[in-house]
Amino acid sequence: MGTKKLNSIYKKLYTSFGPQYWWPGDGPFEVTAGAILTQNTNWQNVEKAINNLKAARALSPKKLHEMSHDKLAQLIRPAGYFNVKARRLKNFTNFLFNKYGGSLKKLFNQGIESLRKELLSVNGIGEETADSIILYAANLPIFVVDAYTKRIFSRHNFIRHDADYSEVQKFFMENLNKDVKMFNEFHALIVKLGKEFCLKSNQRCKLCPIG
DNA sequence: TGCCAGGCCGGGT
DNA sequence: ACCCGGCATGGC
Repeated sequence: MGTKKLNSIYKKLYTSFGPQYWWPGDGPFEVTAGAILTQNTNWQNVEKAINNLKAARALSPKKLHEMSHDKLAQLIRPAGYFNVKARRLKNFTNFLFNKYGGSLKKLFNQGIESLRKELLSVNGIGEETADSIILYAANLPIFVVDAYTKRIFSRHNFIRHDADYSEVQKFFMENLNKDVKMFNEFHALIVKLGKEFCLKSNQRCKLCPIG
């Protein structure tokens, strides 16, 4: 299932929807925090949480690191799972200060494989979150797979219905150039497609640009 | 009104 | 190695 086909799907999506301007966040730390906050959660709710953090001037590794769990949990409340996510954000900042002096730049200054392993070692950062941070915060070429990606591309028989994360990711990365900008848009366009057309409940989409 | 959203972990089989 | 319950708000 080829490279050309996948490229053509990307082009169709881009032509239909245009650039998506992801990640809708300002700077690498906001993107990283957003990646954790958006786990199984609508972006609209995440924005409220991020705005709360901004209003409290708390959106930095140091500030989050120093803030109490309860205070942080209250600020991010609109994003849902606020206790879980407060813990996860703190797990990340603890990790960042313990191993990288609190510097995202230092964290990101290593090979992708190694960076991915480091991120996955943080409790609360799984594959999708790690890859989102790598692509959208570190600007390194890795393909982000989410629920939409699996459902859309298995429905169209590009991948098996029970394909796991790494299998899906491999499918994309083996058939596309490792281009950060394109990976960025492609994933965002898949999410857009999922929201707009496909997969409201479990019906096949009719207007889907993939065809 | 109920269902879902850009997951992940921990415990049980 | 999977499977499942838990985590929680806001929008439609």
